Amino acid sequence: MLTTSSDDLARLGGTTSAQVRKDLSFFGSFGKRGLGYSVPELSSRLRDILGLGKQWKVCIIGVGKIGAALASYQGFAERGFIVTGLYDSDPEKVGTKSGAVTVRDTDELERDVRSGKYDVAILTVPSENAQEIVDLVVKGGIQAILSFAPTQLTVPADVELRTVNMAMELEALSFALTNRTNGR
Amino acid sequence: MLTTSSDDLARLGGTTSAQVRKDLSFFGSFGKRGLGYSVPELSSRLRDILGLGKQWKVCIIGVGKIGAALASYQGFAERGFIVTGLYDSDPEKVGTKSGAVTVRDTDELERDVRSGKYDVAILTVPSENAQEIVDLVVKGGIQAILSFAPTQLTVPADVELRTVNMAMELEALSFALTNRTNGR
DNA sequence: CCTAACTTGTGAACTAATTCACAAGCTTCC
DNA sequence: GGAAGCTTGTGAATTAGTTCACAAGTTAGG
Repeated sequence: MLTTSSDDLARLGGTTSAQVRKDLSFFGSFGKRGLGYSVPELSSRLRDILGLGKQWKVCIIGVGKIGAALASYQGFAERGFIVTGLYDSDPEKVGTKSGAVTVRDTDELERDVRSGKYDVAILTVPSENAQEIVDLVVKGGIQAILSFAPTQLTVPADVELRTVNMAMELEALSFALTNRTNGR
Repeated sequence: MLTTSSDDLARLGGTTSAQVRKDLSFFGSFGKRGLGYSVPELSSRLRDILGLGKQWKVCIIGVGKIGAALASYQGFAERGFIVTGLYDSDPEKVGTKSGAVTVRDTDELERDVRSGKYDVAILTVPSENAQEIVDLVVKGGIQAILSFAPTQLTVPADVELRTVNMAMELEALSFALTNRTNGR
């Protein structure tokens, strides 16, 4: 039978075997002592835990460079995130197509969210406009937001917000480069 | 005099005032009791600490959708990251221009890094090729790597590696959506 | 069946991070 | 100049997270 051990997983994930076991044990105990974890079972259990079998309706708000790149990103579909809407406030962009999806006007966004078209909103708008868009989709009843705007956003507790902050990564790199002990 | 308090900063940053003070105190004590922090001084000190006044020579490796979007990202220059090189292994792309920068062949990468052309490498290649490119630029003597490949990478301790992992963000979102207590 | 070799799951020990709470210092105002 | 009102900086207390270490369970081989 195909199995793997917490030690294998730790090496792959860049962590320790104790960490792997503690983390997994949070969701139950699906390993076998002396043997390890059944790969198919572990895989299936993790899929269930992460909800990767489900499908989520997603809109991307802001069809700039990053928004456009994301619109064709395969990783979304692979994880059940189906991009069914694109929005932009620029009249030049409204009506154009990206893949099979037509760009709609941001004016229609709140109504569309309210009508249940989307579970998740992906934000690729300038920082200045980010909070107002957030308020809009929250008002419409969105469940989760993934933001790429490098700014602190506020949402009610029942809305899941995650931020990918490139600017912060760059500043962390800059800090590390500036303060490295060895001069290489 | 224009000042701000740890309490203000905490509210802006979504944290607590004690946290702000502890963090800042790590680098010295540049606030005034009873008054707070001088905004210009704090700003300048943070710029110094983060090394935002310095300049870093950067190459982007992998000119796909994300790589191309990043090539024209303003945030790099704002933080002193000057993109002076683009690389791709696809002969179709080699020789084309993105902005003022011409795409070069990945074959030339190690040599170019070795010659001191770059301090930082930004990786936007498929996961399968990520580690081999990492090994290449490390061999050439790169100082830091920012990777967008959703895979665990290994570098020597003296190379700074940061990873932006979109796939992980999506899985975290999926998990949160699946396991949310309130059904909305 | 028994021993040797593994590996999990998990309390206990330890380490790291956050929060508390307050003395000390600065400013303002009377 | 003295009292009142702020706010920092930081030890101490608390909370969170990681690692240790080992009993208990499993497999393999004689």
